Amino acid sequence: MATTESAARSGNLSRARILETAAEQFASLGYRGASLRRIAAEVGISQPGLLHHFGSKAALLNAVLMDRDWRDLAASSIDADDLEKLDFAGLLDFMAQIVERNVERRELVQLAHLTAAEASGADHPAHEWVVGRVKYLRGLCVQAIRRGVDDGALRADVDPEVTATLLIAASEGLENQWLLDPDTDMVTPFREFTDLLYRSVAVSEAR
Amino acid sequence: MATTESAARSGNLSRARILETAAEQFASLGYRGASLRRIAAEVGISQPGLLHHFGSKAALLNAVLMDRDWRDLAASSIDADDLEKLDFAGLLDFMAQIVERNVERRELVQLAHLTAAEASGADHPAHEWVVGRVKYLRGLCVQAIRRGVDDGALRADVDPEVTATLLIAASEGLENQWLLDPDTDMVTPFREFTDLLYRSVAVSEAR
DNA sequence: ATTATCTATAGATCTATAGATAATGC
DNA sequence: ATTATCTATAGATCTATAGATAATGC
Repeated sequence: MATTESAARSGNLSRARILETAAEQFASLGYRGASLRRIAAEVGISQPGLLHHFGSKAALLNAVLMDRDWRDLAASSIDADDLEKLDFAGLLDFMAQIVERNVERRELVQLAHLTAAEASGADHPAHEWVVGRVKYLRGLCVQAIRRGVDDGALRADVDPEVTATLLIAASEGLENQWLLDPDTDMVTPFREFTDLLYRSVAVSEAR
Repeated sequence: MATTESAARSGNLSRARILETAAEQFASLGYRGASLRRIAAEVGISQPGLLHHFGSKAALLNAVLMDRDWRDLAASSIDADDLEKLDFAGLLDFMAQIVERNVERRELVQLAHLTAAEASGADHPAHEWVVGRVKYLRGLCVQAIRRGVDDGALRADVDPEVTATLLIAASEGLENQWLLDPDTDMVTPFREFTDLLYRSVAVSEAR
């Protein structure tokens, strides 16, 4: 990008402010409920001015989602390569970390859940994102569990697919309830769950 | 309702067709994304014709939700009074029944989840419905678990709130994944979960 | 030449209301 | 009198495009 200096700077500033405001609006109203006009107004530019930076409403949503992914990754204490190599206890810790971190990230969680609910149909602009996201997480879980079974660290009759589905379900279902009632404690139940799961699935004694 | 005969009949027919079509539209597009015009067109009446039966879009959504609740209750094999008296094993069976039945009710589940995600803010017309629904379910769970603890059927260190939250989380989280990928098996993981939970929480041997 | 803006506007929508028309049953 | 409809329409929106203007840096 061989762009000019302060025009570019101003552009990046606008982009950042647009992404922030759009994230808020998409999180609370959804893709279909949010309006480019309102977002632009809140940022303080005209609506065509907004579209200069992001070519369409769909492109803006995808930019917001990618921006949030990026931040999410940056906030994680484990880097992406190591995620592929977690053992079962490490996976449970990783998931618990996400849940704990999400307590401070209501908007992000609301955005993810509302987008997921909205985008289950193939026509929604974030369908790919939503499906790809859960597939990735599921892959991580299945891999780690399968490795555990092969290792002999986990019981031989454990079904990696079933256990992965359940693990993801617990974390997302807790978020569901917490989104509806911010007083819901999701950390304690999740810890309870991972302990339960670990005890029932690991071959030897407590970790 | 001292209404006239066949005008009423035709009215009820329209009402039923509107509720059906509206349920489809709200389920796939959400409250904000759905349009009265489109719903009316699909039913084959004019949009003001639709508003003659339901005074506003918000009223229509609430009518749809109540209609679905009604059908849901009618499909349950347990009646409402008995729900208040379930023991822990009965509660787990009841929840499992819901999950199993929901496999055949994609639209209903999608409607509930999208509405819940959309209506977490207090301004949404279905906010009350969504909050009331989860509170009711939560109440049932907490009650049954607390009774078990008091009975001595469940371990004394079981926290009814935490366990209830987790139980609801598992069922809703499984639905989340199944909505995104209809091939996801939610029944097996849920059974796995209830078994797990039962073993860890009950005082004596297997049920 | 590039970038960030703006105004104006096309072309579709939306919801809700006003007011008319037809049919039925008291 | 009641009910179910309709047409017409007010009054707001929406997204996206066309085309102008200003500023900066090659």
